[in-house]
Amino acid sequence: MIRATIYDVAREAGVSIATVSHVMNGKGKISRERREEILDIMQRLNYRPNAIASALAGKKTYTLGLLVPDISNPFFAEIARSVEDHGHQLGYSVIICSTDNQEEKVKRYVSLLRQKQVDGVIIGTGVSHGELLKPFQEHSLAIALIARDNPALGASSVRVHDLEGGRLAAEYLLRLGHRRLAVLAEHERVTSSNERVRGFVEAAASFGLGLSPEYIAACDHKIEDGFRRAKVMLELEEPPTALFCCNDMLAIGALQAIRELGLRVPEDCSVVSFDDTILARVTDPPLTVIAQPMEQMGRLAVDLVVRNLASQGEPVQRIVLPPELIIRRSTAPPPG
Amino acid sequence: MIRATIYDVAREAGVSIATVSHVMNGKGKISRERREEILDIMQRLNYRPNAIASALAGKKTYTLGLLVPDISNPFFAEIARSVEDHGHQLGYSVIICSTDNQEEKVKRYVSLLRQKQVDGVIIGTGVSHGELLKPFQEHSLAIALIARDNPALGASSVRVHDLEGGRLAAEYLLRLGHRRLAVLAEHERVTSSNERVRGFVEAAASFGLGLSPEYIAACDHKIEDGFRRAKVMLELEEPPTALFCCNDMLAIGALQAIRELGLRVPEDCSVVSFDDTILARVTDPPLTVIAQPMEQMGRLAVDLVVRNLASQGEPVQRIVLPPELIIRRSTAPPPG
DNA sequence: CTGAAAGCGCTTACAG
DNA sequence: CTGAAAGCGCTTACAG
Repeated sequence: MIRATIYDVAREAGVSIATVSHVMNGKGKISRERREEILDIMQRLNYRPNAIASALAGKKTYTLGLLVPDISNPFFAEIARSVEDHGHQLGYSVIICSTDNQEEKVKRYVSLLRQKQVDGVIIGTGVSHGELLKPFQEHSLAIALIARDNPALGASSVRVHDLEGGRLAAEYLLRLGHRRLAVLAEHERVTSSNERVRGFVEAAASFGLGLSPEYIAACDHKIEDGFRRAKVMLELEEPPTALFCCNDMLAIGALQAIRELGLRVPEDCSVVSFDDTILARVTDPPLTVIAQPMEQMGRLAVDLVVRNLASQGEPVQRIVLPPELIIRRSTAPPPG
Repeated sequence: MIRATIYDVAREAGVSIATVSHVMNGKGKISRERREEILDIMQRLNYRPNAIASALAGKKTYTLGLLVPDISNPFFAEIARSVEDHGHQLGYSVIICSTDNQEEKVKRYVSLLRQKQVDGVIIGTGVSHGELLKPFQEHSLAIALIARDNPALGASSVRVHDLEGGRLAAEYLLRLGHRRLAVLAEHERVTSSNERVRGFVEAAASFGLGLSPEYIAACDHKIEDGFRRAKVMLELEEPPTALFCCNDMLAIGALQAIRELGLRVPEDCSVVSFDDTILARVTDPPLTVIAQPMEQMGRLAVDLVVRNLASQGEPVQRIVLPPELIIRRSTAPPPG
């Protein structure tokens, strides 16, 4: 069975395709009866306009690209769900692009998205140098960064206030009475992680507490790495009584390390995580965490590209959302 | 900056656009020098063929739809990653469609994918009646079911051997010495869950063990629901010494219930889960699980649609993969 | 080996 | 209020 086209509808209605197009797009003035008749016929023929043709003829593709490091990472999976939902609501579909933060893959996807003529791109993947995004900006494609920012890119962005998040974590732990703090950070080229650490260290400092370097470890984004680095710290002469972890994966590694050493969470060592993906709610104990508003971030990122796309002159907006401390059961006053 | 088109390349090379098209597609015989010259020019102009135009002119869109209940569910996020990777390798991009298993959303997405002229669709969402897929089949769109099957649909599929998985779980628990078994199932319209339960019950039966109905609970796909139902069972006169849970979410709920009652896993009660998403590895203790080969399933599903799409006459294939028992630390012999 | 031309299914000035 | 026509950027017989 071959699909009905605009020609079929026009023929059936005894009008020109221009008229059919007009009723579809609500353009021009069409007499009420004609419109309804045409609508009827479209229904009857089960007509659906070919989006490819209409894109080529000057309309948009109503497709967005979503670049993330890895869609199977719960953080980005949750972001993706929000982007998808909100995009869909506005009429856009989204193409997923997992880059593993590899420049090569980013390049391929960027080129692909350009060929597919997507209307906009939401970028959650690490982009070291702006070069990679050039192709988008050259063709004035709407872009928005999510969960990261880079003023040099001159792009709109939405992220959580990482510095503030780090600060919240430190202040909470200090308030509980902890004085021997440590942090599991991500790789030092991840700016969001750097900010979190900085916020944490600053808050400690303003409390008169310094963190010597061996209490700050740069980890890969892996449970095992969090495990290893946490273990090393806990075996120091003066082990920390609380660990601040820059994401849920690392926190899980930390949890496992603490347990492996025969210690209890939170009695012997507290853990504060960052993100609040589903992972933070399934561990034992569930993790006290600095939460990112993932749903909201996804929604706002979509708004940013779509608005940017509607009016080219839209000023660059850099939205920073407040993080939230969610106290669960991985934190308590220090032992003794 | 406006993008270069095939006309620009042709003009620059002093040839017709047909020739340029031919070198792009490796069609016809073009003299070696001409080809190279044209390739050079394309490079120089940073030319990228417009995929929209080429799709309209008779080629494919090289886009696949992926219908799942929820991309933020780790199981489907992992499937999606595999589908994306393998699709991308074959030149396809994938549009995510989270349906929440709601007929209304399925309909909308089906219509959308049709309009966007995707080449094929991979379906991991529950589809009660085949009606919803009609639009695809009528237009002989390639489809493949993933993690579910429905012979009535006449579509290719790839899934794990659920029955066998249930059996594996039961046999393992029986071998450990358990005799009081219980299961947390999904909603009874989920056929894969039904199969798992059936395999489990059959294996128990062939061991001379019957499971009375109060030891089988149908749950929603939620941690809280697993928690509630598990708790009820554990408070029965004769509480089970082992729980078989039809997915990782339910198993996590079970873990929490057991703990809440002051019991230990696995000393007082064993738990066997199903799926083996990342969740199974972050709980304490990590879950013994019947694993689905998600990576492989995603890859095969892509192969199925792409092959189906290459040659219309391709016979329907229903691939059933073996499940694997992965023993971690949530299981042990029964107490006493 | 290469090109002229028709066509894919729409949209959009423009004319009436 | 409605239609003829050009055009979007490609591909593909077909002719030479």
